[in-house]
Amino acid sequence: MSRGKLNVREPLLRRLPRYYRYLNELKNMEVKRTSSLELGERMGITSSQVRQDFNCFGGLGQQGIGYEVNALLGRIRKILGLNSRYKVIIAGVGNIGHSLASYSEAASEGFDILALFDVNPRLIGCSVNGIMIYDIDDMKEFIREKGVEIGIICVPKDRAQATADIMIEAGIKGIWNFADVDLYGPAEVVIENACLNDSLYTLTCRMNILQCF
Amino acid sequence: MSRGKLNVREPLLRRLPRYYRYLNELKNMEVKRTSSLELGERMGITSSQVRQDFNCFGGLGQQGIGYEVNALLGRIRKILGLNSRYKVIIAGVGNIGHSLASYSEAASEGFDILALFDVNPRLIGCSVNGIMIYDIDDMKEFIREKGVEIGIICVPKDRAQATADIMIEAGIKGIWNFADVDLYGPAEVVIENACLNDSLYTLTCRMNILQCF
DNA sequence: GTGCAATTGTTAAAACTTTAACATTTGAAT
DNA sequence: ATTCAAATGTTAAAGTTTTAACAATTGCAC
Repeated sequence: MSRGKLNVREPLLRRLPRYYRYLNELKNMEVKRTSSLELGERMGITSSQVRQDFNCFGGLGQQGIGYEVNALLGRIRKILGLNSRYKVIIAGVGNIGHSLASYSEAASEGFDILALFDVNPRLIGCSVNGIMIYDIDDMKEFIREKGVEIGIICVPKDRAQATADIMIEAGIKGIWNFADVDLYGPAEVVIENACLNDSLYTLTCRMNILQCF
Repeated sequence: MSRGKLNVREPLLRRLPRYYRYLNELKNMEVKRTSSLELGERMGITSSQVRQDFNCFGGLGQQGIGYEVNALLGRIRKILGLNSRYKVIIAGVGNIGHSLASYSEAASEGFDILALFDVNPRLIGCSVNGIMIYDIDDMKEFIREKGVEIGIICVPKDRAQATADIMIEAGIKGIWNFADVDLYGPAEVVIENACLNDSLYTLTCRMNILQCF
């Protein structure tokens, strides 16, 4: 039964992974059932918001009772797309690329990092965490052949858009970008800019404002 | 002349680092002057929003002319708190902690990473990128003595809040958290949760929704 | 089995954010 | 000198998001 395009707006989209985390926490505490009030209090949001949010997906709870942790978790897991496995590659084996490749929990969460790519001839042929590093010139073909879905961009910012363009041409579905620029692509390719500097500057900005600008 | 607390709301706060980036780009292209229209087009927002945003800081442009790139950049730099230097430490020398310590651009941007801390006896005494790793039990005293302002949390999630609490007790001003949990503290301590998983799940969620849920 | 407390789904109001509109200012062309 | 085009600052409208309110539903106590 195929329904229309889900209307998940930006603020809700940012809350969804948090719901997922807090529900996992409850699950680990072996809590079977929760309420919009409890969940909201834990997360620092109103119960109204929790109910409103869950209603976007069409009533995940039961009136008078609350929400079943497991069922809700499963539902949100699915909405987040975490029921599928993803074929992933990383472009750029600098600090951050290396670090993401070493993050071995990734696979257990459904993200299979198939290969790393770099321009540096000294790196090509080596491996990180058991994952081979290939010449970035071979990336396009690799994506096509293996049907890679997610590309992680960890190249220097002046190479980032070009790298993204290659991924897009090769038919990638999503790009997770760690370079210090915004990347652009066609609407059917999802791009998430995870610019770490922006996050840090947000911190200093708030520190600065607190000291009564 | 001390003014009242600047009213920078969340959406603007998230745009500020982007303005900073795009203005730096213009500066590097040796563009001397820009307009809300040009800047907005580059950033994919309306000129109205650009003007509205800058007006929060009291008119950074000149009517009929536009905005001087250098002056505007300097002003935003200051608002972001990037005119100060910051004493920084990193707790947890795993993948991400290691990677952030190796990011040598940090120092040139005003962030001096003074020390790393970990529980692992094998790591204590080693150094990364010239920065020593100390026993995490010594962290509190270190923060107090050196007047550390920013703490970066890269410890496992089940240790994250405890680590934050120690930092807060020691008088830290801001916490940049990479652990997979939200951290909480008193209002006067700024906490920025840079949960990478959340960002990734946002990506998969959008990929999932595009495929007509 | 009735009433009560708990809790959702849903509707309405309030708050916030973005966009549009326009008066005002500036510099350049004639 | 006047006019015009290009811009900002600012006010108002539109749109979005959050919060509040409440009817409907459930389970439990009596």
